[in-house]
Amino acid sequence: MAGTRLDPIDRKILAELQADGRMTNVELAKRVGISAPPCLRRVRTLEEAGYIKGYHADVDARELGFEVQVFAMVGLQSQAEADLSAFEEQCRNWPLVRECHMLNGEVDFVLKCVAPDLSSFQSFLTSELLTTDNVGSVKTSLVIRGAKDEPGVPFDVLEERLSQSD
Amino acid sequence: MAGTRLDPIDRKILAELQADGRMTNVELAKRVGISAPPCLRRVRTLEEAGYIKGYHADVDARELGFEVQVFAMVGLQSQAEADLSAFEEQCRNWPLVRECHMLNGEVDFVLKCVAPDLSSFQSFLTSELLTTDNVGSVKTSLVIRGAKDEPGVPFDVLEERLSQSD
DNA sequence: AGTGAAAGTACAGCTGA
DNA sequence: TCAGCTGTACTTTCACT
Repeated sequence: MAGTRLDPIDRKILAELQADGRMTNVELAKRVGISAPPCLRRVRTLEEAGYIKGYHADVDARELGFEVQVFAMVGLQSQAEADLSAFEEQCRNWPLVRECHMLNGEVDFVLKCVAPDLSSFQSFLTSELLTTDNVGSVKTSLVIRGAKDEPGVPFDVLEERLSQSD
Repeated sequence: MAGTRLDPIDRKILAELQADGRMTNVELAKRVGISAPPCLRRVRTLEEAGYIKGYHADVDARELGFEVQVFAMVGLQSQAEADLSAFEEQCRNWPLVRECHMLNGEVDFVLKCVAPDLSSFQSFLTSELLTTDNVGSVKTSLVIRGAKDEPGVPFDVLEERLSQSD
């Protein structure tokens, strides 16, 4: 099972840094119950092993003038691998598209988009997304309000599972 | 317009910290072109003003044993405000639900969920989500693969808009 | 600029295969 | 015995006034 290579201290480090990524190393060390140098070594190891992919400030999109958030469900005409990849590459080049996930089921992709206002999203939709080769159907849904937006994974669920598999 | 109270240096700070939230203050100061002390003051101000809501390590869910990511589209039977709020509160209490957004259109909510494997998601779906009061329809879509997953907002779009509104 | 704290390094001791 | 991890001591760099 994945995650087995990590001991409880490593998992605690990840949980703490997920909750506060700018915590100092000494504070982190205190919380996980070891001294600072080995704690720092563990963090570096976790970074190099890819368990930590990066650190990001969580900025307030609305305050910065991105008032609109939209989910777009996209269906393609051809689902050949080359066409799927081409669409994914296109998404990476659209700054308003923040996330793009390929799905099973009726729809091929879900896109999470941000935009300064409705009209700028509409112009993205009509003159970019809908005019892209191979794009069949697009259904968009405005986010009325956000109810929950937690980053990463629930470490308490992970600990629960690991303690059961003893 | 929102974002106007920030000068170009503030926006640069936000962009840099969004890209690397664990950067030291001196490195940040160097990149935005001012000396360290005023840079730190700006960061504190941005934090207190809510432009920066937090800092998070971006952990690899798969490596940690969360192999499955699912989008769930949820329709409620009653859309009265009290019922909407009750469902949102329920979502906050489900650790597998990482995001919950209220949408316009046919569907009331989109949920982004993670789970260790398909069977644990199924048991969440059937014994938690589907048995919740007032939940009408639920359509789930497995994420086959992720194509893009960028945090936050596109600062280049913001700069473009601001330079046009001169 | 200056002080106090944290990051990072070197080395020695402990622990378990 | 040896590998791996830990903690102490020390230097450099950073945070903060």
